[in-house]
Amino acid sequence: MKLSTKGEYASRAMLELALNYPGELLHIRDISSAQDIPERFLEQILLMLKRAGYLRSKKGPNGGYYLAKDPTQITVAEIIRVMDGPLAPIDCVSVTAHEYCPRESFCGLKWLWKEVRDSIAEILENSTFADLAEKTKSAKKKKKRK
Amino acid sequence: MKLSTKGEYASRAMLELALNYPGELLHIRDISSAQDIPERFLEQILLMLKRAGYLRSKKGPNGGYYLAKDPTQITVAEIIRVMDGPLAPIDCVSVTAHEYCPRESFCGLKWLWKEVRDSIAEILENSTFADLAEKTKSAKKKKKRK
DNA sequence: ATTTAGTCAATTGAATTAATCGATTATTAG
DNA sequence: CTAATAATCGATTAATTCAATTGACTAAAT
Repeated sequence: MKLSTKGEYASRAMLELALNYPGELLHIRDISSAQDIPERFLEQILLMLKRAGYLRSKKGPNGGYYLAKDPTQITVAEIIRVMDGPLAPIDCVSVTAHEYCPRESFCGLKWLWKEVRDSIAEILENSTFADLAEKTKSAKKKKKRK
Repeated sequence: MKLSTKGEYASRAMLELALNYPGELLHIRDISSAQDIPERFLEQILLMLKRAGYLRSKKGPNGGYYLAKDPTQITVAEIIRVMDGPLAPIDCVSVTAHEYCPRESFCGLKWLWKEVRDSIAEILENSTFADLAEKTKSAKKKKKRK
């Protein structure tokens, strides 16, 4: 039940951009060092997110990336789907990309995986990057006070 | 957030054995054909489950596999952990195999993945193979009546 | 003794995932 | 106009996982 590295990096990168929102553009290098993500790998990830409509970018000096919409309007579920495909642990219970299975009508496991899928989706569809950014900020404050 | 093939096959094999419980031993070949799992691959999986204490076996003619304990005492969570390791989508929120992460104290994503882990664990730890076997049996009846 | 069926370790090829590389394009500052 | 900057793109490599195969071995029943 692992999240792919790509999915993890993408969500960390989006969080970094949300922390910076609204504000100046961030370079790939900045995000890479802030979140400790291999730079050339991050490059591909940001490009995917841009193509999917979640980021915009500007080339050249003072260039960089920024969120295409308000972080209150972007959920973690969307980002994970862009990077890793459906949230469902197995395809026969995917809502967005259901695949037929011959034992579907009597499989005793299907309900279980459906339940798992639904509970994952419930959580990730109700978590926006604005929520996460706020939590991060207050956690950082707490840490500083120590 | 995918389940590995191994984890899926293992849970299907355990269900097949639970459907047959209590009763005669099942051959690898029987489980393989009933659940449509490559035989030599299944062999490895059953061996892992045996070593982890969930199955017993008997060699020779009339040999085969059977559950080491009552299916009411075996949860899906345990089986998935044997095959795939921790349920957590990322290691920093794993309960059974926590790994330290330097950004742990302020990471805005940690809570989210923890919530996901907990909800997956909640479901899988409360699903026994006896539950699944019963559901399967009633679904098969329904199908037959059609 | 022979057949049956699980046990074990090692290897292979295919597929997927993760990461790297080199070259190109757009933009800005000097 | 040109040099520097930083995103873009396609291709390649490296690592890991998945699925299957192999061959030899052990235990039990007829």
